[in-house]
Amino acid sequence: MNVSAKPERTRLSAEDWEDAALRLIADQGVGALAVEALARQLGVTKGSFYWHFRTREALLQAALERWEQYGEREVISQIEAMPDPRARLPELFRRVAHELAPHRVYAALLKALDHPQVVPVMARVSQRRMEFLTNIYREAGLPPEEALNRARLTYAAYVGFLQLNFTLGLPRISHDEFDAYVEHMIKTLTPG
Amino acid sequence: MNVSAKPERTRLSAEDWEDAALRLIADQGVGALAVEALARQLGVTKGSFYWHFRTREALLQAALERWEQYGEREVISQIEAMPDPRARLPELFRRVAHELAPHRVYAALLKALDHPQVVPVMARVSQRRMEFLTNIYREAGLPPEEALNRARLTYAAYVGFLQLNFTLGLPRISHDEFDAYVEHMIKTLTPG
DNA sequence: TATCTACCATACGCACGAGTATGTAATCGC
DNA sequence: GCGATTACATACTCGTGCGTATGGTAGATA
Repeated sequence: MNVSAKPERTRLSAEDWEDAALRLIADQGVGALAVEALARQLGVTKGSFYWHFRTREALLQAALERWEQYGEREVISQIEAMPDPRARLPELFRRVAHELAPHRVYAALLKALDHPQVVPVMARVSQRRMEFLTNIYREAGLPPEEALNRARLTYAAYVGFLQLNFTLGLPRISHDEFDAYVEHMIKTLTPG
Repeated sequence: MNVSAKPERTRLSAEDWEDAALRLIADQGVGALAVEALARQLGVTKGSFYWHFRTREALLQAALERWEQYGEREVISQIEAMPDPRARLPELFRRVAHELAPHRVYAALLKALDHPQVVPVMARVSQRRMEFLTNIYREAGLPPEEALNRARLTYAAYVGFLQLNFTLGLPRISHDEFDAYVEHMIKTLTPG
């Protein structure tokens, strides 16, 4: 990912456009993704865009696939590297709870599931994450059937939390209250 | 709500437009709500629409408020009428799990949270439901703080489930598997 | 240094959906 | 049964955002 801001005045690549698109999506949602708006934000005009992409749809597709590939590899590998399986779940919970930034794109895509292009991407990403969760629960000692259901429940709670908090700003919750909520989640959803 | 289909050829009221709008939202999402499309579906033209409503925005607003008021009063009152507080939660879970139709509008609005008009409505509805859930948990014996957190968790799981299943079609789950999942939810989230 | 190509600007066309202007048929109060 | 109001049709305007056509410029290449 290109971390640089706007004041850079070199020439742009397709990846620059995709990154900018993802930033705009995270900030204002998929509906705000318009080529002229993006071009203004990058300090160029449409002429540039249509050299790199055939259509707006193509940009969205490329940006989504880039996001999907870039993924969350670090988190998964770091969690799986932990020696004690029982310790993985609390660590995972606390981690996603306190690193909300990486989830902003996912949250933005969640509230844009009426756009047909995002549905398959979200389906794949969510599926992979749920399989990862299922494995963790099995390694923590749950029988296969129960591990699967618990993973479904946990991931649904994650998705719902993003919607209720990020988007609806609900409930109005303080920092301490939030920590208490996370601990409650761990106590309720973690076996043993 | 007017249950009648299209072949009726009487004159329309504002409520008819609102009901049709809600049906269209449930079927194709908020983004598909266009006045000419709605008019076609009702067998009339735009001229009719702009007699009943000043703008498209006004129709959406009216439809949302209508949905909010119409609400889920029956479910809440029926549950609260149950004598044994401990029996309410399992009953509530099984009920919402097997009556998915009334949740279609809610699910459609969930994937349209990038439309500014739906956010406050969804915030109010979700807030009220969570307060209802919190009460149930308290009456089931949980201390206030824990009841609140458990309600947050449960409602987040509900919201996430709608997104993952209705919209993403994920996970591909059979009828029996689904029943098992519901029972797992009850066992995990119900105190005692 | 000539030119070639990648990158971008400018100026259009075009479709689509919201909203307006105005005429007309049906229905109600009396 | 007659004017007034309600409900709708028809035919426009207009803004917005996508895509296209075409010409320009800076850096690489030879």
